[in-house]
Amino acid sequence: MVELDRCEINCIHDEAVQAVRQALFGEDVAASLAELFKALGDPTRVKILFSLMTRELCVCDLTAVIGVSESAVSHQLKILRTLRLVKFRREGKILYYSLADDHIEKLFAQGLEHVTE
Amino acid sequence: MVELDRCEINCIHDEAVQAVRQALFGEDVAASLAELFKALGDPTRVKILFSLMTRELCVCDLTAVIGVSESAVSHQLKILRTLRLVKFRREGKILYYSLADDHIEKLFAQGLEHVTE
DNA sequence: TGTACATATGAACAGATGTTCATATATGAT
DNA sequence: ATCATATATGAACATCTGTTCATATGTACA
Repeated sequence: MVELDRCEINCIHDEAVQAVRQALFGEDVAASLAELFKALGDPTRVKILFSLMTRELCVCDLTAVIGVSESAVSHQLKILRTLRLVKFRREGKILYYSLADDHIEKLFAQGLEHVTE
Repeated sequence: MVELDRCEINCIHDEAVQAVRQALFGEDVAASLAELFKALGDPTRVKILFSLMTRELCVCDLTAVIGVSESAVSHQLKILRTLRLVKFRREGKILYYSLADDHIEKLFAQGLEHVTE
């Protein structure tokens, strides 16, 4: 019962606040969503993911395509892996990365719509 | 003509790299996309946007729903405004915020699919 | 004009983030 | 075993980010 302690009487629309509060997903879901979007919120990772939309690539290829150090790519790949945004298969010494599922492509498509309008 | 200066001969898949490089969108688009996703990549902003999916709300309502200071909400709203993710209308002293367009709902839907699977 | 209220904004500060550098691990070849 | 290569990882560091606190702006009303 943590009620309003600001804007005591005037500004708050009680019913609205109650309704929205109930509809609002939990703290954990909000955190997960934010974590996902945050992972997409970096130019290097955007480029990695977009590159992988074309085809699977090894770390070395990604380095060449994107133009950052191999270490930086590797660090970012770890983040993307942790969030199940990319997966990889091993072939000898080489690791081939690819998108984990097709959500990312849809997210990018939506994002591009917003950005390029 | 900045060619490969690492993994000289062995690892790079030249054709792949060339192809992906051509397909890759420009630096500016990558930056814009990252900026958009970064804006969605914070719990407070996620909650603000999700709240506004239900209905338009004033700053004071948002403060009550989300449970952070009015100043914090206001700062975050500025970021969302700058990226044209939310808009507002004034009614006397009160500002009613709402989602700028329906891209955000689609992005959230996609994001939730990934998170809750 | 002055007061009250809703919201915005700037500065400051703690904590998070991305890169670099050095080093470690894993695989294949000699 | 030793070595070279492809990738991963930890530490360090500079930069960025979100909140708080204090203050400013804008609107309504007396």
